[in-house]
Amino acid sequence: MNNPNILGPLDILTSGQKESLKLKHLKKGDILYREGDQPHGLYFLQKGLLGLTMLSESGAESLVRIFPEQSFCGHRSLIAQEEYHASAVALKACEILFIEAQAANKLLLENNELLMFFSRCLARDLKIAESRFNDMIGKRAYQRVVDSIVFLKHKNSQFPWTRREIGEFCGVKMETVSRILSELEENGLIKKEGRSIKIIDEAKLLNSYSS
Amino acid sequence: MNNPNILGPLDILTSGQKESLKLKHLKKGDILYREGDQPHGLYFLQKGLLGLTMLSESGAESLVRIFPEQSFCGHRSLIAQEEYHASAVALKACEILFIEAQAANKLLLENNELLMFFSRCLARDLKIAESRFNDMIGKRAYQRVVDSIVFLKHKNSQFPWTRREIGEFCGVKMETVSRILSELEENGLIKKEGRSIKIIDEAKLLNSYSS
DNA sequence: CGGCTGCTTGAGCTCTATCAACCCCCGTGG
DNA sequence: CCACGGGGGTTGATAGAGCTCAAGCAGCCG
Repeated sequence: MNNPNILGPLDILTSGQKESLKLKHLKKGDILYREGDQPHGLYFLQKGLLGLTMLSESGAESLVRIFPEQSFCGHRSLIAQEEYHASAVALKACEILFIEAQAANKLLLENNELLMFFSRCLARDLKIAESRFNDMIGKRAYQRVVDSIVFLKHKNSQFPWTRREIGEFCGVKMETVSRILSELEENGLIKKEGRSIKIIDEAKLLNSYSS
Repeated sequence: MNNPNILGPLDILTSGQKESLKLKHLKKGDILYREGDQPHGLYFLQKGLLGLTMLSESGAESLVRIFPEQSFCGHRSLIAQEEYHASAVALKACEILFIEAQAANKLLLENNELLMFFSRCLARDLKIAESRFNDMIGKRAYQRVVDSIVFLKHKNSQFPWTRREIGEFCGVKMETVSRILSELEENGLIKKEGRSIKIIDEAKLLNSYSS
């Protein structure tokens, strides 16, 4: 859930006209919406994992936000009345509930509690985004990679995050992520098991950067 | 105004109990609120210029958001019910209207139109923050500096932005900003007048990066 | 088992930070 | 009005973090 303070925003949304609700299935790699599209409506991720990706001029892809299971998606564009500024991609197979834009807007305008729920999501995501920007300036690749593997593990502890995804999330090239992971393993802070990463001691890992 | 779509959010806020309204004056460099503080309430900047700054672990300061004249400030923390994640500093003398937290919250909960106004601000700022993060990954210092001088000029065309501020805004050290500005002047894209920067041709400037 | 995609590691290079010295505005006080 | 002090700005030299290019390896799926 995006926010535990308010119970049942999904209930409020789904209690309306059932004809405006649709169930969607995505395979890994499928695109839910594309950067530049007009907002479709509101999505609720029941099962799976979504990533919000942006392409930069130089062709580098970045992973700007992660949507874990049981969270909403697509609300920023809907509320801002702007086109999507990034694309939503299924990082694994997804099961998604869809509420069409007009119906969603109607509910947001009618139900203040519901709107407050989404406002709070936006406000918290804004803090995260600005903090991540600040980290890009103030932290070296080592610390950003460490922070990211912990953060991403918390978003979905089972998901086998790739080096590329970790890099796209914290602004570091895949090769550099790989080097840093090797260094972390040498120092006994993580364990590579096949391609996946096991964190030995989270607190120790987070405080491991010396220089 | 943060958003032109809805007329008079300030009117709605100020039409209530007058005793919850206060006028504040800040000198250049004064701090309106500090990173870590609990939200005070809602601020409206009538005159002046505010910057939202964050300190990183390494001691580097970054300028994460700019509040131009006639915009609101402090709403993110209030709505998120979180402490301030950054400090608001007066970049020049300011005249600020203050609405105490409890009164502001009451109005937000009662007036859906008002809440929608702030939601929209948050949604748009989230786009900006995430785009800026993406730019940190995909763009070189040259392009970020160019984008920033244009962006900052649009926020306040009269304000004499310093090299340091430009750097803190786009994640580049002051000396590097200075070097890039010299290069831009050599190529006839800007003109330095005393310490201030005059943009000769904005479109040409924005498209000047070759490599 | 073969192939593909993801991962690893090396060598070299480039961008930008860092350190340092100096200069130039601009506001202040005599 | 001028002198002066200090903060902002400029420019150079140097170093190093992380990118790029490249080659080879290892999981994992069909």
